[in-house]
Amino acid sequence: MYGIVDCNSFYASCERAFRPNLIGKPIVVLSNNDGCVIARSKEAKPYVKMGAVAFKSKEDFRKNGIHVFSSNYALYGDMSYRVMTIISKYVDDIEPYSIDEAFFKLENVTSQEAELIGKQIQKEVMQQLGLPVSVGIAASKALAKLANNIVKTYPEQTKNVYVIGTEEQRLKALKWTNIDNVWGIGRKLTKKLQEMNIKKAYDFTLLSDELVRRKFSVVGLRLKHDLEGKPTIGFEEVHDKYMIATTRSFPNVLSDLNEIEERVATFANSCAEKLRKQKSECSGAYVFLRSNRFGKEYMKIGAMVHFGFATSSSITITKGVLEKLREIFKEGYTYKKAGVILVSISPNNSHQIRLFGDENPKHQLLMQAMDKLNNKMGQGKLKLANQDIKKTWKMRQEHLSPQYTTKFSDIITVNCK
DNA sequence: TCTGGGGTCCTAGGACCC
DNA sequence: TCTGGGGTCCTAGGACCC
Repeated sequence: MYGIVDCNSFYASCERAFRPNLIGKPIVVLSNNDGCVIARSKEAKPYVKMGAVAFKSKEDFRKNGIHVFSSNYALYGDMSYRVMTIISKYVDDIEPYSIDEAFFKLENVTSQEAELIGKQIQKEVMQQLGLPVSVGIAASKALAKLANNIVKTYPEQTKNVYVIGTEEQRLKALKWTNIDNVWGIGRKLTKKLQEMNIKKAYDFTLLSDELVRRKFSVVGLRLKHDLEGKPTIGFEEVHDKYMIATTRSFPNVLSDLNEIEERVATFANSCAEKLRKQKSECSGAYVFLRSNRFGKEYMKIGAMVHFGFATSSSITITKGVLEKLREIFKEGYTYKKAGVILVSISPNNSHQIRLFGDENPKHQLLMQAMDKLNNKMGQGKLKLANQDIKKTWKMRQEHLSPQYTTKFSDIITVNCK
């Protein structure tokens, strides 16, 4: 059987885990730069929409006594790791799917046994980490997601765990689920399906394979089979990333090439660090600039860089990306966002040697030394000179909580009287 | 003043090979 | 007048997920 564990209002729950005085209170967590709402506790949902723009919602927050947090990825990442570790103890295989979700596999179990395992996971995550989770279990991943939706809708009745164990339960669940709530059916497909008078997940499974294949490609067909209880959407091995990106909006717009170069150099360097961390190399990168998405004249420019060989050197990557940036840069515009995306990624242990012009082998040693120092002394201690060493760019983070679990100076103090 | 970031998979079409 | 068949690789764009 396949299952999925999904943390409820994950970011908000992480904040609350260390602030028990906020139990039962409405909480929202904001995106980078305190831009918009990206997580809401159950109590906040009636008052704040997902994606609400923070600066326009200040009054709503105040009126409804909502506690606001800037996003604290150090905390969420560490809590996520702890959740995954607990799940791994109970299951035969685990596939972390996102920061707050993981699929798992159970071999040779009855639905009763599966339900019991689900309950144990739920209980231990709550006990150890103070995070509420919902568990859905069924014969396929798409059905497990469906079971998970049922839990989220009826947390009391299901006691946070639901198993679709019988054919009867499967049909009931499919008839209950609106088509737009099916995993893999987004806005566009919902519209297309509704025009075909498909309203429930069940209706979708009644279509013929040929029709689904023709109109929705193999992706749709796989989904259909999964919903029929024939597991078709595979269990993914954990693999290296095929794409690594660092992209940011600027707190204010920039128009000066020098300033933008500094930002882009920093993004390229950050990408290269992530690349080395997963022991990979890349042979290309994409660099882009965008004006304000909400402005009058929205414009974006971008281009691909080819390094000519696979590399993980911050120096090579940054240099290539900056050269391309200067090529495509257009004077006279104001830019709001920039980014670097590494592509053509391959493992560094299968490095293809070039007949002509491979990278200077000294780079590798230099990068190793740089990573080692930064790991020990703190991120960004050692930088490339094209990154600004005086000015430290700061995101707007007016409501940031401490790094309770990853920073010695932020560990909470408990007073025992 | 202020509007997020990071991923995956698939398809179509062009350029090229023999 | 007529113009084959079987491939690969790459890119751009679209859809989806969290």
